[in-house]
Amino acid sequence: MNDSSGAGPAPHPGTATAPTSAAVAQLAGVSRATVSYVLNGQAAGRVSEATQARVHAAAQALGYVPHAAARSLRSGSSNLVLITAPADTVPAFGPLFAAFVADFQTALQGYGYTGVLHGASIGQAPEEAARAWAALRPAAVIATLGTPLTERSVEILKRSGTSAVVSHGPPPVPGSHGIPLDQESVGAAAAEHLLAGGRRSIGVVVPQEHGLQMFSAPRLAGAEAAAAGVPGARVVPLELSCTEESAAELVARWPQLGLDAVFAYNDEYAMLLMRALQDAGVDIPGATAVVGADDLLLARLLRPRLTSVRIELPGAQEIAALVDRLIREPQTPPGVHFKSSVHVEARDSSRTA
Amino acid sequence: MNDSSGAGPAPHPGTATAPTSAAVAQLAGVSRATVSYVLNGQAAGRVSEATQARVHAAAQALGYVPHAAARSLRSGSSNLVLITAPADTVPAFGPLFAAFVADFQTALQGYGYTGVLHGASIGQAPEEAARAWAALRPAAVIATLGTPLTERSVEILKRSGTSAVVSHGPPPVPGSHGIPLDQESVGAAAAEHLLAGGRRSIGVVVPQEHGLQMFSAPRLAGAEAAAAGVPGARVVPLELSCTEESAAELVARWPQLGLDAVFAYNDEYAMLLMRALQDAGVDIPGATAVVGADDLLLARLLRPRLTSVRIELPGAQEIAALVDRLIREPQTPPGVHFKSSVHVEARDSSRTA
DNA sequence: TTGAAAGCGATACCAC
DNA sequence: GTGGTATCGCTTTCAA
Repeated sequence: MNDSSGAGPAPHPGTATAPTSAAVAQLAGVSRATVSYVLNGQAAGRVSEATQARVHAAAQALGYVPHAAARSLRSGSSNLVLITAPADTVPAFGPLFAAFVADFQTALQGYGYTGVLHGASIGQAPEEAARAWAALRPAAVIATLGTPLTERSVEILKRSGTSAVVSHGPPPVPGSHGIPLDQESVGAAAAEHLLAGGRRSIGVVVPQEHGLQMFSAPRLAGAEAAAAGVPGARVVPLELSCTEESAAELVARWPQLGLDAVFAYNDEYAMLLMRALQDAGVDIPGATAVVGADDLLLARLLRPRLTSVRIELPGAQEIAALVDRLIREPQTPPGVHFKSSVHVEARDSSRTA
Repeated sequence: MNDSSGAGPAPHPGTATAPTSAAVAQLAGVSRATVSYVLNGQAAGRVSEATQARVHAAAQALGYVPHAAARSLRSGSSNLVLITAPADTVPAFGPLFAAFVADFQTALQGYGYTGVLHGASIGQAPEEAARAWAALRPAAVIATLGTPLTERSVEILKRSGTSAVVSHGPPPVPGSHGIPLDQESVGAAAAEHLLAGGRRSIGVVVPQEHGLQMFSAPRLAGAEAAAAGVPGARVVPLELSCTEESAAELVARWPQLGLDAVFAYNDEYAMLLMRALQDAGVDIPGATAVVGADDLLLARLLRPRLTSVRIELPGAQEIAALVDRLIREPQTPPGVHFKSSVHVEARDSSRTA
């Protein structure tokens, strides 16, 4: 039972006996308090240099790793930052999101936080997911990609001590902070570009992939709003799945749709649609102009080169800085932070005749 | 100080006072022990139905969420499963990896674990990263995408109680379990396919992107091994970055390379290279056959359609089942699990004349 | 300069 | 059927 009564370290490396600060203290011949001071840099002027060296040596020898749970239990706050995303939509997002997560985690680490990505499982109620997050007592939760987030979710998190809840994308739920992704502007920019080129019948691709509605709907709305200001302009929603069959089906109806332009949601859908259109003999951009979004390398590799709407997102560094501020000053009133701006990278696929 | 002395819940929702099991007990008029039994389903035959109902009601009213850190401190084991990946390479991986993570997290949840993705920051020493993971006392660590993992890292994790360390991709470090991704086979399959088509001078793209060497090296080695068995066959490594400039530079040297085939690492590099080759007037597959890998939708959208090597990976479900077994039976001797198989999806880009 | 000891929140043994 | 209570590993105040 008393496995900590023996002074020796585990004889067989690999034995699952996590060394505690008590073990370090014993090996160094000091008290646990001293170990804590030394290992947390609070030893200045309290513990002698010689003792500090002994403690460090003992910790090293034992391979001591502090127990994050115990630490945060005692200190009352964790350094965990949860980045949440609806599990089913993560794969549908491209390298942009992956890069964001990677950069964000790195930036958070610079502030002393541990950022982890926690996918909300399919079919899980928002509140259920919120409880799972709250159980970890994170310092902050960043809900990306339209993570289902209700007012009740935010309350659960806040009540369990999460100081910052930031939603990245959809309009912020009351009580949470928001970082807009400005989907309307993307649709609007695409439509405006096409309208400026003289196009009047604009199809807007609405991906049928689960979880993308949260992004496609505002993009469509933005395009519709832009078209509303131009006499004779119309916008037609086009349902499309990410398969060749779906694209072929859509293109089969192309003549009767009477479109002279299409905003294809993003570069990947644009590629899919362009291929189907070209296979059907539709001239791009002559008969139909095509615009994508995200401005991936892909866009420049297509022929004709793909016009693409690029979103200038707030960088991971800036969001990390915001999160740090929100954690240290929890009184900061919830609101919307940053502005994102959009640029249209005009290329051949939407060239005016 | 005594914030738990009052029986009433926090008057202002949003006040950061996490309700504890003591608060639930007080509201329900029972002891903390009873609360624990009821909320963990250990109440069968111990606590009356009426009491259970009162406890549940109280927990509901307070929005009580158990403190995972306290629980795992007491129980000695957490239900956390860490999925690690080198932060700088995550964006370079496509939807396949994102889908794996999403599925894996969902599968883990089915076993009662909380799976989170934890990117190892750039420039962090393997042991430093291992200590950060160990601090969380995870039940298991899945090191994906060639996460730097040393024997010492594994020891750190094992000593701090992690029962399973699984490396997903590179050959397993002693003490850890391995799930092969079989990169050699991918390169070998591509080369064999090209050799069977009569090609003899095979270029193999080696991406210069940081972190991809761990995958490109064995793919190259596999191709070289396959070529070694065929008289007159040769393999030429081709360094390439994921930019148009780099591709143009490579293609400028194409004539003097004298290649009649190229294995382009994956579909995305293949697209980049094919575009550059076509722009330079190189006939595909006439002059040069091209083979990609991953068999993305992309491959079918290119013209000529891209031949692609598809890897049948062990599914997220199966790996989750393995992890669960390893956690419950930590004595399972480390070894290599599953086999991956490769298929060549032959299309126009490598058609024999 | 160092150590003893009180708790953070949850669990489970053992007594009532 | 229920309730005290010791305990997990760590931090930090206070005393020596």
